[in-house]
Amino acid sequence: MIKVRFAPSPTGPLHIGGARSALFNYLLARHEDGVFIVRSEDTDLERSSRESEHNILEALRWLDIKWDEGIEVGGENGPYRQTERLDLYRQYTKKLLKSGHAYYCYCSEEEIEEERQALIAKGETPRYLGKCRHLTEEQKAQYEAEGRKPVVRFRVPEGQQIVIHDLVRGDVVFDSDGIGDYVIVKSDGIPTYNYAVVIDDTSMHVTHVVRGEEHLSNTPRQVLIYQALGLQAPEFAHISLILNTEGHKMSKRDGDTAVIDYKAKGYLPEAVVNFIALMGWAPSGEEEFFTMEELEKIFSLDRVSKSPAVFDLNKLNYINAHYIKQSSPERLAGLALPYLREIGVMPQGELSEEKKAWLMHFVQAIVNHLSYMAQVKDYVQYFYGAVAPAPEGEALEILRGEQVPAVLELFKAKLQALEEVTVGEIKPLLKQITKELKLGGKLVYMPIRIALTGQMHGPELYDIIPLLGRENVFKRLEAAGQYL
RNA sequence: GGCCCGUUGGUCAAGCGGCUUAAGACACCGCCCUUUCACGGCGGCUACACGGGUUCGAAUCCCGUACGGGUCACCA
Repeated sequence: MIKVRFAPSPTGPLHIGGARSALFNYLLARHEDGVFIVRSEDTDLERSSRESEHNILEALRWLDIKWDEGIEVGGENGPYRQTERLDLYRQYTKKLLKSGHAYYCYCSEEEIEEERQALIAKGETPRYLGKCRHLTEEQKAQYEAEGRKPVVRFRVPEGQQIVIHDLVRGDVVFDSDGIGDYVIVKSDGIPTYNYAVVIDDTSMHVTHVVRGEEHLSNTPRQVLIYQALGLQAPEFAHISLILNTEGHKMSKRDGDTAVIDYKAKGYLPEAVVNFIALMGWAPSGEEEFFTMEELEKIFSLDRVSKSPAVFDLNKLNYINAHYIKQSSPERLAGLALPYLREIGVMPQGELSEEKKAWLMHFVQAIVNHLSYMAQVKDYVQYFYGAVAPAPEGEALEILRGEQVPAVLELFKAKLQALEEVTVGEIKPLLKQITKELKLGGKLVYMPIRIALTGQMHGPELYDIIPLLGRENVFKRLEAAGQYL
């Protein structure tokens, strides 16, 4: 049975790239009927926080990525936070030290930096050359007396080829001579990533490590530790990076990179999942809309792409718009509500039946215009309030047409006579005007539209009128009088 | 700089030696639908980075070059 994991470092929100790693792991586990673990790699004490961890977990839940084992849900291989597994790492460190695969290093930052610069100057790979490999007990005692706190370094074997059988890239070969002895335990006793990840994956019985390509160069370091410990390394699959429009790895400077940013703008979780699934993975057929259940059925690593993908907001918008159109009016109303409250169009607390009805009609009137839900804020001006934006340019010209006063008069009179202002009543009413005045549709509809909204484009007039309500329509018509 | 990975249209991508005068989608452009815009429908534009091989035959295999990216931390 396969076992995979997503192991974020809780130093910030869940980013798109991380979400994709989580998704691919989740899908692989579901597809293979395996187990998906989520654990927290919080060994960076400075930058890690419980708040970030919580936010990441919330983002995963929002996306409907569920884990079988791990943080908050428990399991037999816990705890699932690295800072709570320090004893375990210590045991392995003892073994490594004893077998000579690791050693204490007392070098100062300055000494290491000096070595680094010297190697760069010679055109070689900067790395630690093993100065402290053969310290005598006396030398160690000397350093200790100076108050130096040692780190533990892994002794990298010389002249060894390390072959990674990567499930998406094929065999990737590294030479151990390009890797210096690296730190596995920091001077404060906390293990580094490259070390802790090995101990965790092995003790949690992880069979497949699916992660971002930025980890590919780290993999030989990890494989070396598996070897030193006499352990079987898991299978690896390094998925390509997600790039920004400039072709660089997406970073905070590129605007919205966190999953939560998209939630805040009113993107639907199933759209985000569908979109990120299509970045770096392709289905075999031509269908491109997939529910999570469908993805679970068809996902496989052999259709994962080797080359990086550029994040395309247009495509996300397109996919999101698709899911918005598929959503029930009730759901859309619920999604729109927070944005309307934000701008004071809807009250806090329970809504009256009248408001609920208005809301439902509102979202249905604009559903085809939305790429993401926050855009409802741009549309309220059409349907709400006594004041319309002032007409400009061509719109103003049209409003000054000679037939306009008569059209607006008749419209007003007919609206006045109406018992109830509904879509069903407005449609024939408008048609009636063109007949009675013997005017082409455009000469009737356009001036009314501009008088009511100030603009030449927008949602259907027969939605605008009932949503505005008779009173607001009259007020807007009156205000429009000044432009005639 | 060393090491590693990658390179099909503006973007995501199919293709895994002949079925390819290279799918599909987004974007863009045009037409239709619509008494506006949008939605929807139809059509169009645009690509195998370059140079050598291998082969009867290469987008597909090999080598080199160029370009892009990743990594070389007591960050993950």
